Amino acid sequence: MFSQACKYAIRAMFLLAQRTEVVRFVGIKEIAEGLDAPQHFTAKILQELSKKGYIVSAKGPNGGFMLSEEQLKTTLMDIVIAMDGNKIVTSCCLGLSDCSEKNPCPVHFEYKSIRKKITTMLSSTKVSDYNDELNVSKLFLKDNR
Amino acid sequence: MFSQACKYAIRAMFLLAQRTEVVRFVGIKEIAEGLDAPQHFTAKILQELSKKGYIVSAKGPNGGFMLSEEQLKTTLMDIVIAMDGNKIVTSCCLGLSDCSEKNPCPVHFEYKSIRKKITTMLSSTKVSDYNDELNVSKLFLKDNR
DNA sequence: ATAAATAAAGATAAAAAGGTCTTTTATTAT
DNA sequence: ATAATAAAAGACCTTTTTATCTTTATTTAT
Repeated sequence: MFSQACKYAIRAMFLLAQRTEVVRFVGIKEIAEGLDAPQHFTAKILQELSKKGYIVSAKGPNGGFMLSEEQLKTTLMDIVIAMDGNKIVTSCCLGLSDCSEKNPCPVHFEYKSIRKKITTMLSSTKVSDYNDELNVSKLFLKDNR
Repeated sequence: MFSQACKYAIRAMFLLAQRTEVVRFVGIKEIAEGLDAPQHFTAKILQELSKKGYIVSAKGPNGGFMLSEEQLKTTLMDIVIAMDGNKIVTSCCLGLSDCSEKNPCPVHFEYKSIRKKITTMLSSTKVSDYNDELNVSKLFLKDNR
């Protein structure tokens, strides 16, 4: 469904939303650990999100990443589109590039309602929606090993 | 959602189901053309499906691929699992390997119902379900260019 | 000013997925 | 028997994705 980079991106955004409430900048090392994700790969992803304006970054001592008030309202859809493009919204699940109401693949109509559900979920979820549950460890951003 | 190989596999099964009603064996060349898919890549996929018992193949002149009566009842779920494994049924959409009711990722509960919808669709669709619509070109297995 | 901290950038590598090409094997029709 | 046909098998190549490593640029605290 999502690329690995996109999965890390979403998880990183949830983590930043949660931590931003408490501290100022969160370092890449701490983020990567919090997600159990490869540090440099995660760094590249955060760079991209930063360039696109979904997070704030700061170099130097006490630097790191954080979310502004505005950025806390970022939706999962924003992040998915930033990382994987809009194929989740548009593309045919059997790979036809011109699949549509008029030119449907066999599962077009079934899949349409599934896609609707997915996009609704992504658009209606903000990265800060689960701060509380994350704080009290009711929800997790990495495996419990 | 599905690998490219899986998409071709599903489309090939729909095509075989439709053609099997009329002729006996369908050659790989005709199949690849019918799907607008790379011939040798498609061949490899059909080999795999044949090994796993989802299609019948025959070498030599007039050889090719077809579906038996039993095989016409194959579901999309069978094919997806044969090609991509069962991750569509089990895996966490944020990539946690132990995501569960007790250890949920932030979107676990939302995604659960989406996954349910996907698996229901795949399990309830047989490869021969759309033979008629394919015959009269109400549904398509390749782009209309 | 200087040293330390930290993200940014870029080069490189490893793995997976997608795709092509050639050779082999089996079957059929003559 | 032989030649033609078609799938099976396997070697190989390309592209994309994932991941690592090193260097550079920026900021802060002293």
